[in-house]
Amino acid sequence: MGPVTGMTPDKRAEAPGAEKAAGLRQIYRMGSLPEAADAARPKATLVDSESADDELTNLNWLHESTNLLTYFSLGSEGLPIVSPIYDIEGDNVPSFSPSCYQNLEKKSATSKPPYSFSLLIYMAIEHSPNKSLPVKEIYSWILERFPYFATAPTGWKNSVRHNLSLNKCFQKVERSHGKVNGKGSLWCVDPEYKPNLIQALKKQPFPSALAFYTPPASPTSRSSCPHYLTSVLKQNHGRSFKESDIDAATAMMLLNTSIEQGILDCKHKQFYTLFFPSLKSKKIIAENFRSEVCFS
DNA sequence: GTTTTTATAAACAGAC
DNA sequence: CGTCTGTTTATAAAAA
Repeated sequence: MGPVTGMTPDKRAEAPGAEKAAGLRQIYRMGSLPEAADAARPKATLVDSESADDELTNLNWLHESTNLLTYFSLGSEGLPIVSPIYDIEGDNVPSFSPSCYQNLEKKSATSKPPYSFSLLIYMAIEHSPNKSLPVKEIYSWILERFPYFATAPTGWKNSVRHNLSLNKCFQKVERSHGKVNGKGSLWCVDPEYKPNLIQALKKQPFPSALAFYTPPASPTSRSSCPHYLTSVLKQNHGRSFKESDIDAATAMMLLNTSIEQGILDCKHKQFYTLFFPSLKSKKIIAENFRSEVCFS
């Protein structure tokens, strides 16, 4: 068939001149959700009454701060409680310095966020008091936290709506009582799919790879590294690693990669105690690190 | 390589 | 009327 690219212009096209976004595309890998393939399943429409959050999973994260990393102090479900990272070694070094915040914010302003639309929507909804939001407020939450979208091609709102409609993770909740305010419905997270979303969030390369890292509850569960780290290792070495495989040099490589990518600045202690709690060469790393890292 | 997922664009209908 | 919301189809690219 012929090229389909010259289609009739939509009278109210939402994305004028959006085609040049290609160069900006996929600066980051998008997160993937294990959502099912058949989007055809009719989605249940709940009735209003914020019942939708009986869930034990009152994620008390995403506070009011505009800092990216503060999104990731989580409440229950075994996720990190204090913000944002445990100080395992007992000193009070914060996990991320102000310069790190700036770094991430700057990144978020110019680059596409490393989250899929599903995850952005999920974060927005979870952040809301009633765990439900109208689409307009989903827009504004995303916009506020990820200034990238302020200058992004306008089609992203279309993508948000598209995702809400198609993605089984999200459910429409009719707002009952007349026009409380605004039009349209509220959107919430289908509790059935919430674990999937949380898992997808944990798989994000960064910074949530750090922030959502769940310290192993039992010694037996600490056998593997978080996803981001294993993928970095695999890319650099062409094979999989276990924590026990990681020597000081490898750990240094990981550290440096993380710093280059802006997910860590100088808080090496948090890094290796979080990810490699049983690593024997901590001290070697610490010394190497001190001599190499400069603060910005 | 194939399949699945995600992003993007667009047409369109209905509500406001 | 125009704008916003929501659904749907199509296509391409990325990821698995």
